[in-house]
Amino acid sequence: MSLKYGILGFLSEWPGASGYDLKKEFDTFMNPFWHTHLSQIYPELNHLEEEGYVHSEIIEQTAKPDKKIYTITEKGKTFLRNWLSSSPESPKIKEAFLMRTFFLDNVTANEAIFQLQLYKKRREDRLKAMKKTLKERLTQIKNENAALTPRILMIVSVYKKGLDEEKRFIRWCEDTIKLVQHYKDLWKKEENQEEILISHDSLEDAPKWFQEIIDEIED
Amino acid sequence: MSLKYGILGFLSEWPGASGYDLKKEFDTFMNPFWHTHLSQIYPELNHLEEEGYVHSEIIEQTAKPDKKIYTITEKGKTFLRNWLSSSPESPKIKEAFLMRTFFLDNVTANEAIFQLQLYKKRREDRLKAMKKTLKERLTQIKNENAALTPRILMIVSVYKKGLDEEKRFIRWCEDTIKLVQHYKDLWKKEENQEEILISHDSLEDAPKWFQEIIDEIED
DNA sequence: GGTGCCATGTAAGGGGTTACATGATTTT
DNA sequence: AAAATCATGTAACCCCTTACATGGCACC
Repeated sequence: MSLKYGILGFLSEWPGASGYDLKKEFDTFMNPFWHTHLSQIYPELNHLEEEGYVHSEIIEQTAKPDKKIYTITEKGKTFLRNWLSSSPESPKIKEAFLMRTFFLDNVTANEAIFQLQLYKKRREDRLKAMKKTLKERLTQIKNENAALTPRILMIVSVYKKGLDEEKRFIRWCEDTIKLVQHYKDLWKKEENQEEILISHDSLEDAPKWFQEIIDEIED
Repeated sequence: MSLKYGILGFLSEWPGASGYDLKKEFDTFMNPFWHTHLSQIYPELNHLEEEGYVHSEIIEQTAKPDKKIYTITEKGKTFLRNWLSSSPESPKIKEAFLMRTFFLDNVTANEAIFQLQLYKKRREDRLKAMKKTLKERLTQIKNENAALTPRILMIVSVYKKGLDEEKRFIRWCEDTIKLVQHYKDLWKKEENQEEILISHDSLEDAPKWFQEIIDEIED
């Protein structure tokens, strides 16, 4: 479970954040690579306090509900660093779009294309939001202190990966749409349909990337 | 929840698979984009049968435990197609490597580099396994029937994405290692250290991709 | 007058992981 | 002799999501 480390990570750079503040960070800044809910954050903060990794303080506010702000302790910092230095497990991937695509031969070619366009749209939305968040945050950081820090390096590096991934996903959708369009007739199960063989010569007019993968199995 | 659709998807192309068979498919063929456990598959199959989406048959075996094989029903096929045609939700990403990297400013530069090398190694292992699985599966498909089908298009497309993602991840690790190496001194908190400003001119010798992102915030 | 923001939580239920249980055969 | 494969499950636990609960203030 990584949520607790995410919370400790944020508190390591922002002492005095509330659960509500953290949720906003998860929804914006950390959105490209992690997500969670308030109903998970509040119990987790209580748990972290029980363990002595954070300590809290209640801030009374007028015209707003009171809030509980958290600060990371030395014990918490050590706990976070130990996690960051521990052996990482191999990623456990669950990519719903890819699983769907994997079985898109079960619907018509037109429906498959329509779905791929929807996947593309979702990713475009993500890319746009990511660009906006990064620009806002970097501008803010620069205005506060224009010196380069390890923190900034890590932020830019991770966002570089996130932005790149969305761009790649969009391009993959486009490529796959083209592929389905090109081989649309394969979805029609007609009797007197000519078969296309899986061979270098038969796939001359297929997209290049498709040819390359097929070529790999021919020795 | 997508597991049930994954199971139905496999059964749509492989009638007569057991829970144990399905697990092997999840561990190999579907590994690049989904994973699960036997203790989740067995109850799910029972549940799918209760709903009438699959039906089972017990096969008695000698020298091996008896097995229960499943076939998808018409109702199950419709259920799968409806899911494939439904509006996809925006992806809920949880990328542990990226979350770790995001907070790697909390450990030393050397430790950060060491971690990034581990992430890279994990991804190289995945890439290798993926290549092997794809080659084996395509060769097998080709030997059974060398005609191109929508199923093959979808398999190749999804694997193209998976392979690409691993390659990209490996390159991103390399790029980030170089970045940390280049700015190693920033991790040392010395008093008389010269500050590097976040500006186009100060980052002349930074990696190009890093410059490009920083340039975006300068108007 | 309704929606949204601020702020903290509980409760219920579903999803997912690890451990436990069994036991014969095959491979190392 | 030990480990892996085949094969199906249950149980306990943790993680995660959705819904419920409360209530004042600001904005449209």
